[in-house]
Amino acid sequence: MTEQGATTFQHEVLAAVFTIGRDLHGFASLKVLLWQRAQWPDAGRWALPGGAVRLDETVDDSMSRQLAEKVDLAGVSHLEQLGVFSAPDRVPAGPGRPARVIATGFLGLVPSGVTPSLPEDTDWETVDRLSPIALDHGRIIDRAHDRLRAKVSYTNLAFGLAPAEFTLAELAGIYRAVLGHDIDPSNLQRVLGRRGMIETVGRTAPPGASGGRPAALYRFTTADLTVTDPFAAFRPPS
Amino acid sequence: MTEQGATTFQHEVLAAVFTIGRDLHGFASLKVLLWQRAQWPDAGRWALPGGAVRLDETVDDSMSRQLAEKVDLAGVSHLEQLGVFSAPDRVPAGPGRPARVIATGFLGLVPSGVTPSLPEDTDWETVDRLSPIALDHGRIIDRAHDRLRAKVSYTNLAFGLAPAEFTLAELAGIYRAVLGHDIDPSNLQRVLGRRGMIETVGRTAPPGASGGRPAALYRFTTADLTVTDPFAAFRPPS
DNA sequence: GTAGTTATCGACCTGTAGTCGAAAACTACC
DNA sequence: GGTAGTTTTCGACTACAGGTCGATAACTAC
Repeated sequence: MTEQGATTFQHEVLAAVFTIGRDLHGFASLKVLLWQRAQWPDAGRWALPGGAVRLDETVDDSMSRQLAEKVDLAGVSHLEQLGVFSAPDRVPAGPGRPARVIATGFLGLVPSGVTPSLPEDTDWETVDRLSPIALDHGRIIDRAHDRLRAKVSYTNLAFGLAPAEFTLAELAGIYRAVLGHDIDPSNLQRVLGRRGMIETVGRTAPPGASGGRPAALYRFTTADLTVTDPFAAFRPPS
Repeated sequence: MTEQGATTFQHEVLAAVFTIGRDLHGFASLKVLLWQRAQWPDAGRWALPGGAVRLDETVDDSMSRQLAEKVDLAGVSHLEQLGVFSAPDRVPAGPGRPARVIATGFLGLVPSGVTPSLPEDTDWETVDRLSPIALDHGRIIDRAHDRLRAKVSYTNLAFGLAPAEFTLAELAGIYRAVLGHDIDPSNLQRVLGRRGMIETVGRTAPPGASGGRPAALYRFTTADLTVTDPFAAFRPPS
């Protein structure tokens, strides 16, 4: 247990921030916030927002601070750590660059409809069809997408992607965009309703152009993103 | 996006390694690997094994390397990242110590029965009754325990705590030690059996001193810890 | 052989979720 | 106003996973 000399690392934070946008056909589609690198390495490629951690802040505080430079922070409804990415060669050494940078990856969510103004180099890109991603940021996006898929099905994390009020069809579209397969709105209502996650507002959405019965508006019951996981197996005896 | 001067941090890894031991009454009990600090700060308190990350290794490699100094690494059946602990004051600055140390916390598992020889200052301590823990290591233990409890109920992670062959009563004891409440061995068999997680060996354990039918021996089917999560809701349509 | 002990299996019940079709509530057109 | 078309909503039905409990099996000790 001899005290080492000061082997130190630069530490950066990187967030894969998702939101729900529209694809060419108007269907809900999962998007991720990216900016286009201007400098070496990987100039021209899409990269995740983030940056170096300062001396007086936690990695979580740092992530919030750096995201605020890209999007309105009030629009970010959820932010959680994903893991540490620390391959020695994940960022190539170069002039004015430290030899090693350790990164803490985050998963972020922005509700559908909250499309804040973005800087010039920044945009929402469709997750399904991403051009090559800078450095190891593609790995972080994949891990974030995996985490999102998993949690959406057993927590109320979809709250982070849904607008304040929504119809069941809209919510089913969000689930479809995240999970990659169709969701029956009828089943969604019963499942989330019984879990106590959603409740009706009492009003209906304006009817669509193609007619049809106007849809009731719903909201999520919990304002905060307290994760309520209803694992079935091995509960305490009653 | 101006390139900062080199703000760097020491980075350490810390593992909460659990195993199954026996309590005073012979019941299965969850233990965590700790060593007693000799120096400031928090001299005399129990602390998690770990240490500084070197320049040429990932945090995961570093964790494995540092654990090998405490226990036989072959005995560690599972090791996964928990999260980053980065409060600016989590490690007090002092003579010969950097002002800030960022830590990556890990959850580790050692199977019951594999009790390798330990260094003088190191021992397995009962998780339920821990004396005050050094620095923020108590937080890491709590987070690791939470993660373990959650994953044990919807994955095959108990494999990491169980011996190669076991009876259902033994396995139920492991689950009870982890979850903190009784588990019906009968139900455990049906649930894990249907999930394809366990299978019978074909032999029986030697009967106990107090008589009774000899118990069949089981093993986990998957040698590796591939996590198979059978979340029920929102599956793809068939 | 009989009592005591432990393990195993099956029956039964409950709760959750997928599927599907009927009814409700609207628009558009004649 | 009536009819066809569209979309939502609700309920019935089914399948399946898991908790509970009692009966039976397989042993030891006397």
